[in-house]
Amino acid sequence: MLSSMGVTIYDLAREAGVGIGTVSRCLNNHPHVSPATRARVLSIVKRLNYQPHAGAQRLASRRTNTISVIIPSFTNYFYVQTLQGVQDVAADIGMDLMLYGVSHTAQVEHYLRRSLHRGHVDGVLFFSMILPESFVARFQQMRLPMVLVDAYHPAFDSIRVQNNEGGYSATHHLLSLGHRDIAMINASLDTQPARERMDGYRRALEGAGIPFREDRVIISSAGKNDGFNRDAGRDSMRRLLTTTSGPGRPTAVFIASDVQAIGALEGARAEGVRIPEDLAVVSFDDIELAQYAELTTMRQPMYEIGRLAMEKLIARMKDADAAPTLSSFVPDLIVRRSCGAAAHALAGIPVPSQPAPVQHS
Amino acid sequence: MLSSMGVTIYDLAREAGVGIGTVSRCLNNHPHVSPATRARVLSIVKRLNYQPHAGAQRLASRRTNTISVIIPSFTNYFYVQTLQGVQDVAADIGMDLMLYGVSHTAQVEHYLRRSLHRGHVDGVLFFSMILPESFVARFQQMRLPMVLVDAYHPAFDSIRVQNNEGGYSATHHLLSLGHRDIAMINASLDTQPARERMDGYRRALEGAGIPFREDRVIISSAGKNDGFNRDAGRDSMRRLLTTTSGPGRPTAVFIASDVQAIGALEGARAEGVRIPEDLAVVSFDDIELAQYAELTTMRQPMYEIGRLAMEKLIARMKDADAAPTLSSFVPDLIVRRSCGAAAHALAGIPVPSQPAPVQHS
DNA sequence: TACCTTTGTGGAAGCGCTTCCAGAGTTACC
DNA sequence: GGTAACTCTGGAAGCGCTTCCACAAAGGTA
Repeated sequence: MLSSMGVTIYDLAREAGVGIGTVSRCLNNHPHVSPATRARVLSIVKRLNYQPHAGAQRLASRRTNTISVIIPSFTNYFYVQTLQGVQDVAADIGMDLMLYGVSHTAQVEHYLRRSLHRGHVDGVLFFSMILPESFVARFQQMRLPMVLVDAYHPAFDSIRVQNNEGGYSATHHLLSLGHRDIAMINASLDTQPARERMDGYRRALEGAGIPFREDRVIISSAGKNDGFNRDAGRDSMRRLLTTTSGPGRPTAVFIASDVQAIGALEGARAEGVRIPEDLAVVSFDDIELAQYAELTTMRQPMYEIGRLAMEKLIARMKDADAAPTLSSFVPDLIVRRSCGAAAHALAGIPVPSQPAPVQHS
Repeated sequence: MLSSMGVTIYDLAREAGVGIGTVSRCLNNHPHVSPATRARVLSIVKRLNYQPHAGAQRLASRRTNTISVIIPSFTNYFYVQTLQGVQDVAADIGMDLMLYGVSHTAQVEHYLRRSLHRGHVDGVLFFSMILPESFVARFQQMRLPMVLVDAYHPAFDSIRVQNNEGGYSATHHLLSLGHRDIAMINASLDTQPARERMDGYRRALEGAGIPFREDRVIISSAGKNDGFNRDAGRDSMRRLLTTTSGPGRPTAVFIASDVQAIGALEGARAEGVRIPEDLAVVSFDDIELAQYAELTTMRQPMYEIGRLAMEKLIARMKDADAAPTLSSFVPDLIVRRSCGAAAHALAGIPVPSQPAPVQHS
């Protein structure tokens, strides 16, 4: 019984008294094998506890049945949810996932290069980072399918979240609650989400005839994640509240992310400012904490994004020559306590309806 | 330049005017190649943009440089942190990770079987689930290294968290704050953590000369994760508070997990019971929310567990015949607001020191 | 000088599969 | 009876690497 260590199709063939071709056909469900032969071979497979050799299969069939996922350090809730969507689809179709978590930017190129090794993976999902231009040609040369998620390049299938629309909806929601002086707390404008969310904020204001004021945007890029963190949020809020007062103080804030908002709530509490009575807050992401902190926020359909990414990749693996597609998800407005809409509703003021999520390509 | 699609060592050899053996030696940094030859070959590697074929390497070298991670659905904060530790070590030594997230129990066997394919992976990390006995022999037969994390089997290296110690420390902390009537909110006793944490609770009580009372343990296994969820926590707390009152009501509770504690806080609020003034709370896990909710809790060093798991696996891959090891982590007590220790400290009552974390094998 | 060792090199022999081609046997139809 | 078509099977030829063995050249030692 210890024999199972290295059973090959040659052993199976000898044991069953057939050729290796026949064995292979049995194993791969090919037609043109008599039922009797197939049954005999399969019983021997079982008896000898045969395990195919993955490397040999890859070499001979030139398919790996594996895709690699290159993702920024995934302790972030966004990626965990997305990865779950990817994983579920992969499990359905029996694909393996190679996980590459990027902690240092230098690793990006390393993992991309590794994914390009022939016979390593059949496709790549690339998340939220800037694809180095030098790799564009390489992927095309190797004809290695790739889907960009939360990122964009015209040469590849891309999936994006409409941050701009999200920023617009968030701000519009505050406007429709009657606020006219709305500030924004943002992270580093070097990141695309920060820029786009601010553009939406600006567009909503201007659409309501309210001029965009640069001094109403507090930007902190301190700490990790380019300012998308709790401490930066707290500092920004304190800065906002210590530099304004009385009627010169905004009545609402749009905050670029939930983590910042969590910090901002602490900052507001420290300054004795009540949320939402004194200051209405809408943020972005709908991470797990947002529900607990009762944040009104823009929800990104993370799980669905993961599923779609995987589906796009599968489609691309089937047809390498189709034109690249661009899919967009529009974030949902999730109304909770922090925007004060509940209080409004009690006072008989109608709450604006949420825009329906749209997914177009 | 489109040539790079399928460059093999034969192409390199021809181009450089050397044999394939020499090329292979250059690529793998073997000795016995003259510096001149090596330089020439490597320059051609660069020029033709050669990429080794992973499948062929695996087949010929019988090493895959990959390990598989079989993990319960990882949206759980515990696994995310642990996986990060695993990932970081893997990146350091250039190993690839194959991620298998288990959503349905049927998938466990499938992923185990897949990992057993020859030439698929060099080792397996298996998390928090019961290893089917039928696989024990198979792994031994195939001599496939495996490390169990948050699980145990005498035949394999195992890494555990001392839930018993944790339950003891949590309860002991409450005792040292002067509480004599301490309840426990627990999840299904079918799970090992729930049993062990309760054993620690009991041991601490009895060590202090307080009899263990079964009616002081509220168990709810409703909902998902065997009762380790928010709703179960809320229900348990309400049950505790509605069945007791006045001096017959406990002054403190040890709750088996943070998620339950979050729900329990809501339940207490609904019953008008203040935490920690009316009821002190200590829970378990130190998930991200715990900090926000100011829970005093038992922290599991998740990242370190991940790192250690990977290191154990590497050691096992080097020496297959060493005796299986068992490593334990003792959870840390993290003191926050929910236990009332802060108030005690203000009142001049010394806060007990935290036990130092111990890691023994 | 004779002999051993070291260094550098070429290439055959695998690794264990898939796939293709050829051939044997069977059935079908004119 | 002859031809065509179809079913089933065996096994060679690759896939692209690593590793080993053989051998040549150069250096070292007595």
